Amino acid sequence: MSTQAKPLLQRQTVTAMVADYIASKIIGGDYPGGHQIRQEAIAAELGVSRIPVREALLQLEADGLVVIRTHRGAVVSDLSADDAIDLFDARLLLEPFLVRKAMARMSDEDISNAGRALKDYEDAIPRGDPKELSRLNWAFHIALLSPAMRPRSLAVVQTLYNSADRYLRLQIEPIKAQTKALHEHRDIFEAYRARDIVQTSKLLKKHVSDAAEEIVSQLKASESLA
Amino acid sequence: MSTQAKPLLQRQTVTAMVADYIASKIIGGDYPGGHQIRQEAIAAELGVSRIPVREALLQLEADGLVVIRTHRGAVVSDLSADDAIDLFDARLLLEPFLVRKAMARMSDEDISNAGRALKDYEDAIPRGDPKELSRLNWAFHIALLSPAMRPRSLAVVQTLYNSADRYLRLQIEPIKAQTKALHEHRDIFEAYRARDIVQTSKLLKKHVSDAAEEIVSQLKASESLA
DNA sequence: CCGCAGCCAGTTGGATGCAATATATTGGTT
DNA sequence: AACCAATATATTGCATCCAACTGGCTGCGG
Repeated sequence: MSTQAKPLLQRQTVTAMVADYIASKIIGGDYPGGHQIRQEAIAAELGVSRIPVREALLQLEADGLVVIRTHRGAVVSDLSADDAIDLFDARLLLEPFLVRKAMARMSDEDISNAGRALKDYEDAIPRGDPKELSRLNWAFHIALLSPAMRPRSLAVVQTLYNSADRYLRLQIEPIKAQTKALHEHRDIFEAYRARDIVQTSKLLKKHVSDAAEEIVSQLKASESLA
Repeated sequence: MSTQAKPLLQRQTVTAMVADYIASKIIGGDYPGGHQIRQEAIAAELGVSRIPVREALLQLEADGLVVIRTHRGAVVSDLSADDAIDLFDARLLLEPFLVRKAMARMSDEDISNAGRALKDYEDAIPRGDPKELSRLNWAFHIALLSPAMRPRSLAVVQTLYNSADRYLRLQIEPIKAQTKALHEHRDIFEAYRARDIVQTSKLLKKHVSDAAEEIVSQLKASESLA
């Protein structure tokens, strides 16, 4: 039972699998910021050679999850409060812009897609799995922005999100934050469905801005005791 | 990313050298959009193995210069007019924002750095080397934005620039465009030195916007005869 | 003449082994 | 004890080799 476990429809490359594996470890908090990633260790852990591990790390570096220095290996990137401000300011420019572009050309199907994403998020809250919630939370954002048909900008926003999101999981009162996010999401979707561009843009901006403040204050707190 | 060839005393990795090599080929137009990049060919050409070539291609994919599809290899990414609009709209949001942040905290040294970058660009115009001009043109932009101390956003802007810049070299009247860019640069620097934030932001926006229009109209023209 | 199964060449994906570099350790000197 | 040099070890970087996949070609059958 070495290979061929699920030969049907599971046609992924090893590099991609390793990338997903490491990414989930980082995003899930198993590898904290500053953690040294040993190629050999990961390779042995997954029963593969170091080559796909190296290539996976290169992809993760592009996503901002790790930093690679020559002959010194990969380290899980650590976010300073300044970095967080940097990332979120960029998102605050791009996301409202994209949602406006999206709403200018969205179809009824796009709206129902967003509604479904919102519902998936709602339904997942009682289950309380932080990884799942984070994923669905972001899926809602993507659903809002996708109709803009701006793949490049969307990829940038995705990268910005990936670089900061995992720090939200360190929150003191995650359940409270999730329900707050849910209410904000509902309001945003309400305006979105009503095709009220100005209101949607404004609410989305505030939503992102709130998340920014939360992360930044957290990071500042943890930095002050270092 | 754009380190020049300094074969002496240069102790960088083979992967980085290969990445620079391929990037310059793409940016210089030697590999046009859609061109298939054969790992073996590059490897033989540079006398290295395919491993550093593959790793270089992964980095270039992150920069948006190539697209890699599983088991099909790397292709030089081709820009549609829509893609160009996408990329430039994002730059139009980020660059004015960054220049404002930069001016809010820049020192006199930062101003003189920008002045030097502008002068380097001016001095290079008579030599007429398009690659050199493009590099110095962008160096001026970077000099303007660097004082913002926003490394993440700046990296994003850099990527956006890399993805579209090479199409500027296809212009019909490149010399004319370069002198136009020079005058715009001078005006921008004038406002920058005077610490007139509103004016600098406005001029920079127009500068980027003009470049966008030029590229987009070019691309649309070449698309219409396809 | 067209369509499809199955082989064939070319290319990429991955494993193993060796070389180069950074970090840790040891031993000597002040 | 503190500091520095030389060595030892661990880790990354790269080359070579093998396996897996893609796309085209051939030939049989409809």
